[in-house]
Amino acid sequence: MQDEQIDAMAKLLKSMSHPIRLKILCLLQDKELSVGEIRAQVKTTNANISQHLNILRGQGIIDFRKDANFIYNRISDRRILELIKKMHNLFCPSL
Amino acid sequence: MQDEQIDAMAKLLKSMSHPIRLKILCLLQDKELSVGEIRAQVKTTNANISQHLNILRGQGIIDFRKDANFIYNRISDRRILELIKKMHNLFCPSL
DNA sequence: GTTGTATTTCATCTTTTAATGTAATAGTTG
DNA sequence: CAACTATTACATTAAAAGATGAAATACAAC
Repeated sequence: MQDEQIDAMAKLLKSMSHPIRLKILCLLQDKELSVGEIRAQVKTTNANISQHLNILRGQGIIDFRKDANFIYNRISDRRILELIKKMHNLFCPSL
Repeated sequence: MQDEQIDAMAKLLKSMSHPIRLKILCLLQDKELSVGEIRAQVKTTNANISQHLNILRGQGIIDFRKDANFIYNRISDRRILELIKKMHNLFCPSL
């Protein structure tokens, strides 16, 4: 890996390496969820969720669609799904 | 994944998500290296390298052996090797 | 248009992380 | 033991990330 790729990869990992964001990604593994549905599972404020979602969006990890006044989020990069799956296999093989 | 596992995983990812630390891990993929050898490839100070190594050690990602006044570092967790390999495949398939 | 719900933006504060320089430690060689 | 090399520890500073609360936006329903 060249330095530029390492930097990009580090940035990607960093965006995944916050407990709230990692949890959001896990929740979004198999379905899309609105902000409110996410907040119900992640114990923090709406504003905080929103900020974390923005980080994931900025990184291109997730995107969203609007429906009425709900915003449904989903993982937009298949590689992230694979990476999460791999981490799961490696570090939580029993589940 | 339960919350505790998510927290642990996030912590692990965080320790890998700094460009210098990720580069160190890449360098250590196939061989052990002394602090000086690492510093030669990562452009920063000795003290800084040392601090980053400490973070990786604290996380149990790498360990080291002493020989004379050199300290040789290596990746001690096979799962980290696999994870790096997977990231490589997913995000830099051309290399 | 007013009310209500969902989400975001903004500003601020706090906490954490990273970098830097210097001093200290450990080991080697003469 | 003096001089030297490699590495770490410590203290300080600088920078970035995270949380919080209040205000703003967007849409829907009445």
